[in-house]
Amino acid sequence: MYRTVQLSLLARIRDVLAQKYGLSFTNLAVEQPPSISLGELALPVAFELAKRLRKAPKVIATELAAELSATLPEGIGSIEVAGAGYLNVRLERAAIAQDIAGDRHADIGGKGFRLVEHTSINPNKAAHIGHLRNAILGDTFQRLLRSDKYKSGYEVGVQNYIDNTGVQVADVVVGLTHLEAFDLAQTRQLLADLEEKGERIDFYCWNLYARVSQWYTADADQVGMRKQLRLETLHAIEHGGNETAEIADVIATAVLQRHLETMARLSIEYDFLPRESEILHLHFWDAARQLMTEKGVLYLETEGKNKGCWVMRRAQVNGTEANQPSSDGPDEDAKVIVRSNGTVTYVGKDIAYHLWKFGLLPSKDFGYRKFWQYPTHTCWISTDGESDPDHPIFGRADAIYNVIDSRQNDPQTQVVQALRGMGFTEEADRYTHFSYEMVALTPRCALELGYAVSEEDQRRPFIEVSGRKGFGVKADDLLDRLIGAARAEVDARHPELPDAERDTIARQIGVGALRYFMLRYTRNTVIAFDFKDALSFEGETGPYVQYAIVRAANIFRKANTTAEASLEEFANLKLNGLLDGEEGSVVWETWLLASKLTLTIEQCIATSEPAYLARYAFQLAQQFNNFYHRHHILNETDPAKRGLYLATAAVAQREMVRALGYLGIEAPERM
RNA sequence: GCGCCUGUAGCUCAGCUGGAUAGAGCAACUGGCUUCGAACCAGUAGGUCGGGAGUUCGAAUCUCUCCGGGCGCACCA
Repeated sequence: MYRTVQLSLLARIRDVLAQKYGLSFTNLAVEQPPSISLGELALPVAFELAKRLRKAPKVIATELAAELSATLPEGIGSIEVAGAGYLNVRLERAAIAQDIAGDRHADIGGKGFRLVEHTSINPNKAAHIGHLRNAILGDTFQRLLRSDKYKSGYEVGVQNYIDNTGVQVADVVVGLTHLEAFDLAQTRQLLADLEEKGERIDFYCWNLYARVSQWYTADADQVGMRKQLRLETLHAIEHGGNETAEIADVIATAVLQRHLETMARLSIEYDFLPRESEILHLHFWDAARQLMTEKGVLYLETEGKNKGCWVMRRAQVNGTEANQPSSDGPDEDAKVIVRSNGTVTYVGKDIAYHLWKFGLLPSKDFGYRKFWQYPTHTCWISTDGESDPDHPIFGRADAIYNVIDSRQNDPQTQVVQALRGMGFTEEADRYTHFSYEMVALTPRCALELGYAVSEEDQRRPFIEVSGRKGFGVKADDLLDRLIGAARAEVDARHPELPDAERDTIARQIGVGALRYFMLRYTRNTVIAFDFKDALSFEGETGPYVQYAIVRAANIFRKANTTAEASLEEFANLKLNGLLDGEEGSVVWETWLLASKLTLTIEQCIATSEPAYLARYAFQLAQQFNNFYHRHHILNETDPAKRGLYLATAAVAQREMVRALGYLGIEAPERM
């Protein structure tokens, strides 16, 4: 509702500015005064105008206030001049409260298909906390975009790209075939044995991957041979149609299934899993290469260090004519796309894949088959075999978001530059590298886990996790610890509840703590992971918000009513100034904050920053807790006050539940 | 060497397109449970926003410069 008021106020201001001064602004600032006693909205527009009109801000503000006050937009009580020239706006609190109670709010959404790619873990080891940050960011953002009961939203597809033919998978295959001397049948047996023992293949691979990585360089005489073996294994996997490739497929698929299970514990689901094997076998690159050559961004280098390679010119950062061939000598800064041996680089394959995402390779598409069934929808996977005719369409995105960590800034930029160079400027503009910083471990955390930490590393603020060293915290282990800690707390507080219910509550709290922890930091902050912080259920955490919701629920239960009924009664309530003055302001501030969900979601989408919503949920819970302690609802004897307070709890609860919902966090019944 | 990110309270972080007195959480201290459940609330203390210069009516926010940290810069993926 706050956004609705903002928009109508801005429209009115624009009219006045155009009529009175003949001025038009594209961006007009609206803010909130430092104290609610000054009003609900503030416009610093008079400062902006002072220079252009050669008048003092206060004079302009006075003129504008007079003009605006003649016909005030609906819901606005008064506009006055304050400070050095602010226009402060006071709302008609009772009227706006009725709008909020009636759940009137601005809509969010638009046309076009938006493709969100996240998770994309190499299917050769267990997911760790860094992958969790990626998946939680991507999943939350996807929820903000998607259409639902609250907003029109956008049409959204969620992809999880699977690099099933890369070196990381090859490493694990080398481990199986050479360290363990397994063939395909024995690999299958391994999976069956692990299953029998209730052990996880991704955990097994976590250790094997670390072992192989050490093994390559363990013996100085053997390094060359072992590296050669690794390369041959990679090529066999890429090529396909041999036993090595089949072992890779068996392992990668089993690990992928484990990843989907892990993410499902966190309510993270996918629509489509495009795999690199299909990008190779269906020859996406050939079509991309033809297009790039036609558009003139790809050319054969004939001299210099890149002689014999097909290269792409790098655009100058601020150069106006980036793609003009220089007259003297080869462009040594050009990016190699096709090696002199004819194979394609990573960036080349990525360009092809992104051309497909935007529907720019009309002759190419994946085959699709069903892979995984969620309660409400199917997750599809790519295939080079027969395609299921019922498959949805993914490769026609109007806008894309790639949740990829900031270490891949350069290659991501190169893909965008390739699109731009080919003249696909609209696509390039709608390509968002949803970049985020890594999750590292504090030295203390590393020591606690039993890793050897060098003197030098102990002095650093954080240590990067490393799959090759097997150094990190596995996603499932962390989640198990969180749920275990929550379970102990629930057991102590609710011994009367049945086991299954306590399990559910503990899971909701554990997941809430984890998702909130990953979302509370803005994207380009490195998270230095520590169990002490992550396992906290107090202060700025998910459980804090959940607890506030439970409190509200307890009130309705004890009052023998519901939130919905309280809001219906509120519609006929005479407030008589109960929201005004010193006493009413705490209550009113709760309403005002509760009305800002749409505004917050808009900000999150515009800036690709889910952390704002996490912060909002916390602030609202904090505001509600403050209200809760000041006004004892059940003891309130004045019927008007009681009605107002019940409605306040209802509105706060409704918006907290919604905000948590977008964060992928459930609200328990009790906790 | 080049590029991107970053430096705000003892610690961990917010601070929206420059706007009124720089805010949270944790830690510390003081108070509040015969309770709408304290996974909470109220209060105290704690900051020359890395240093300097500039633009502006106004700068934590924009520009320049210096200092300190992080991450990238392969015919790897």
